[in-house]
Amino acid sequence: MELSKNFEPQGIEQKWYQHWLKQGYFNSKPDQRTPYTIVMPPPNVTGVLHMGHCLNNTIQDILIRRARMMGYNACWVPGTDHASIATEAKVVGMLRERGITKSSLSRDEFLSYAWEWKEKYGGIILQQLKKLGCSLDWDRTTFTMDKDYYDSVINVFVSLHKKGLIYRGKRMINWDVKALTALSDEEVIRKETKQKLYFLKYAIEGSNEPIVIATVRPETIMGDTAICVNPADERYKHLHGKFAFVPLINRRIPIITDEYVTMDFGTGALKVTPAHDTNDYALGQKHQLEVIDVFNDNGTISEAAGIYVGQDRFEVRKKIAVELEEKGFLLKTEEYTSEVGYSERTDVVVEPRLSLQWWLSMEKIATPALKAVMEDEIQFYPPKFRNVYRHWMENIKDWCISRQLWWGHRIPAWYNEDGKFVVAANESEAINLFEKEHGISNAKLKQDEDCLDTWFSSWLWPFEVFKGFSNPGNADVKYYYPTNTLVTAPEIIFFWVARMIMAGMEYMEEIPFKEVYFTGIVRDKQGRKMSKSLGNSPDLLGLIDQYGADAARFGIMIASPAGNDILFDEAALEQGRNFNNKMWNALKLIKMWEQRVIDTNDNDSSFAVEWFSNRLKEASGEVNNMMQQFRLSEALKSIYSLIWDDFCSWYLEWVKPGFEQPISKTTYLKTIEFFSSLMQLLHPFMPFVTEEIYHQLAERNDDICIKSFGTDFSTSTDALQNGDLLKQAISGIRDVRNKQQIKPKETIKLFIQTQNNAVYQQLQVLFAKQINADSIQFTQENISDSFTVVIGKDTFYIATEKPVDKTGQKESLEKELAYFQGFLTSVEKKLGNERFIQNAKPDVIALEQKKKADAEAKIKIITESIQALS
RNA sequence: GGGAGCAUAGCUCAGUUGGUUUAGAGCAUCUGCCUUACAAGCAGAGGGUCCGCGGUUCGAGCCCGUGUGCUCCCA
Repeated sequence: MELSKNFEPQGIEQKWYQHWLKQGYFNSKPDQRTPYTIVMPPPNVTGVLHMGHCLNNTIQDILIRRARMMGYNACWVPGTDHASIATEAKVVGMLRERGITKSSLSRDEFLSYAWEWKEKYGGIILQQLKKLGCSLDWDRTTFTMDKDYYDSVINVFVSLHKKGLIYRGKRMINWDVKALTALSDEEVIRKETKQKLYFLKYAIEGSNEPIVIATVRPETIMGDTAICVNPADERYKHLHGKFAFVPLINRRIPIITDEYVTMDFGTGALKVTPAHDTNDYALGQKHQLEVIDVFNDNGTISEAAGIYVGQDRFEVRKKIAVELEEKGFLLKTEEYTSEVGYSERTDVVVEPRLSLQWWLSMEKIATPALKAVMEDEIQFYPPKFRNVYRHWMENIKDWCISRQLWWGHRIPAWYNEDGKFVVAANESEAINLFEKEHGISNAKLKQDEDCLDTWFSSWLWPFEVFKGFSNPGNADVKYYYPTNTLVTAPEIIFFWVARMIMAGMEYMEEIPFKEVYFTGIVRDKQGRKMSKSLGNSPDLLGLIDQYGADAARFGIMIASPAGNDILFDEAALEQGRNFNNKMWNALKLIKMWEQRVIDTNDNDSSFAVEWFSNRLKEASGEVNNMMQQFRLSEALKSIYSLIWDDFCSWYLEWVKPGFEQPISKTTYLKTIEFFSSLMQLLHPFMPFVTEEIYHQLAERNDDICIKSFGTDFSTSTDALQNGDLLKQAISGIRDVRNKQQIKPKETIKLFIQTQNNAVYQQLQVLFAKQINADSIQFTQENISDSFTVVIGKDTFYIATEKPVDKTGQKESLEKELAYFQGFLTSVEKKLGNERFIQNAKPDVIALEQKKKADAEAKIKIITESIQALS
């Protein structure tokens, strides 16, 4: 069959992915082999594939494919997350488009819409991962709201409650006034925001002199229950114990003192609003202040405020400022920039709010999880994230786990009409428990309306995908848990990574994974985060169509060291596509030889075969080391250069027969073997093109996808050194040809002056071909009227028909001479330093002496060449 | 305000207990080639005050201090 001009990925990708699935290569069952397990960070069920997923999943696929080829029982588990807030928001939006409001629906009606939506759009992302070539065990696909998984989440809640770690409490939480739910601290994004600082005058009881406070939130003054100053502040000492009046509503509030107040911020006097600020709340508790909540759920002003009731908080901020000014309470305003919290999901300003929520006490379960990372039971790559992790774990706060949503795991708390409650997995258990705990039989109970935080289900992921909680001790969880490597973004180190470690230690009594590889964030060429609003996220599936999945994988991997952000540039995909073509063309070249193989000895190529065989083993060993250290990007670069430079540019050119000339069987078979090994080495990174070439190279009964790697990395130093020498000599002579503008077709005569005849003799034919020499001779003399080039300790004289341009020759040799003289000086300076001789290690001194000898020899040779020229 | 990290070629990055050269790679640039696998290619070349200053050391891109600029996390 005629091969196409360039590699055409589309049909080929489809073909091989189907073949791999059909062969069941990605399916894993426990057996006698060692397992290598990765659980995929479950994307949002309604998500679509973006660059972050592409990076993340390409890395996982590389690791899992490589493990599979190293003889492990590789298992990569896919799945999706129900993503309560994000999905509920999408469903609410979809309903709104159809003219239905959430509030007009019952819980069950809403949930049936949500499930309908999930069935229709859920899991699109998993189909997209197939395009990328991900070798996932699809039979194990899990959803965080599958029946067993759902029950496990509920049972974990019940169990933690029994252990006394889950409690209900009124606390300051982050309130999302749009989604109408509490948020955990991690779901709040802080952004620098330009605001105004308002200086307000509060009248003081029995005085004409007002006290001035500074605030960015004048709309909360109706909730003020004190003014606080620093006890050491001389300006306010006369006011201690006095009272002030809140402007507009004229409420009488005490002036208290606390060291918490910073004297040099604003006026040094702080209005205290316990209902609407976390720090004020703490201050209020300490000084037993009244708490007046002046906001409704949706961010409008409540009855308790007395004025502006029902109007939006930001509208009121503008209006009240005007009113305050008109009535003489506003002294001045200043520009002020500070960080304001926004909801991760709805992007509205988060309102600190006092609310009755469910909490998980973290301190006890965090301790073993911290230890596991600090004692390197779990390794982080790159290790800098250990510090981040430790800092968070040592200052951990209780986790607010309830969300005012319907889509998710419903909190298994049951209340009677008096507000008494029990926590139980289902209603009948709850009724029994109610009798036991509250002495009320056959109680009429109502279940809590709220759901659990999404992360309260995904923290069970590494074991519950193997049903480690719902079916404890089953064969799968015993075999696959703990998993090996978690690949994820540093952004969710607290949300997810830390909590999985806690859940693993608590319920499996074992770490959930041995290593965590943190990827970077994919940014655009200018370093900006990819976002919908900037419109700078490329269409990944479009790119795959255009360049092929292998090229996309190459492009995203070639410049992405662990933990560093990657700047995405489409040019990298072009490079990947070009690489495909390069390999494809090498294949075409070799296929051309197929009809010309003859059974003879070919001494001319044996040098090349020997060299490349060693080079391949050397590079495989290097790649092996880099992979062990998760240096994936560097490993890919090494393989790229091994294939493009060493194999294509050097090896193939060395063994390539002349036009329509035959090739020896040994060389031909060796070349196929080398190419196959290269494809194998590259396969985890670029699975499709490598499988295709592997099968094009020869009739096969196997697939590269599951072919075991060789483990022999031993090399012959001589073969490698001779290869390098030859490469340098060829490059050096080509350089002279280039500079002297000797036409490619023009032949030269080469004279070699060397102590090392034997090496050059064995590769004479090959050498001559590479530099287009019609003769190679050995000499002990200078050859006049020739161009000279010095490689190592050998001198090459290049004779042509052309007159020799001695000045250019001389100049370049003198430049080289100057370099080595400078170098020699620096080495001699070092060796002449007594303290160096005294202090340096003997092998360092020996090395310096060798450098000196080498430089001197080189200088001698170059000097002779220069003399020969004049 | 507290903490972590980064600064090396035009760009993106390597540089592994301080000594393997007067610092490397890919991309980009420049020069010459339509050479019988590949012009999406081949053969070459140029390009750096390793952010500034100070220190430790026989020796610093690497260690310490300090300044500048940037990024991230937490309050």
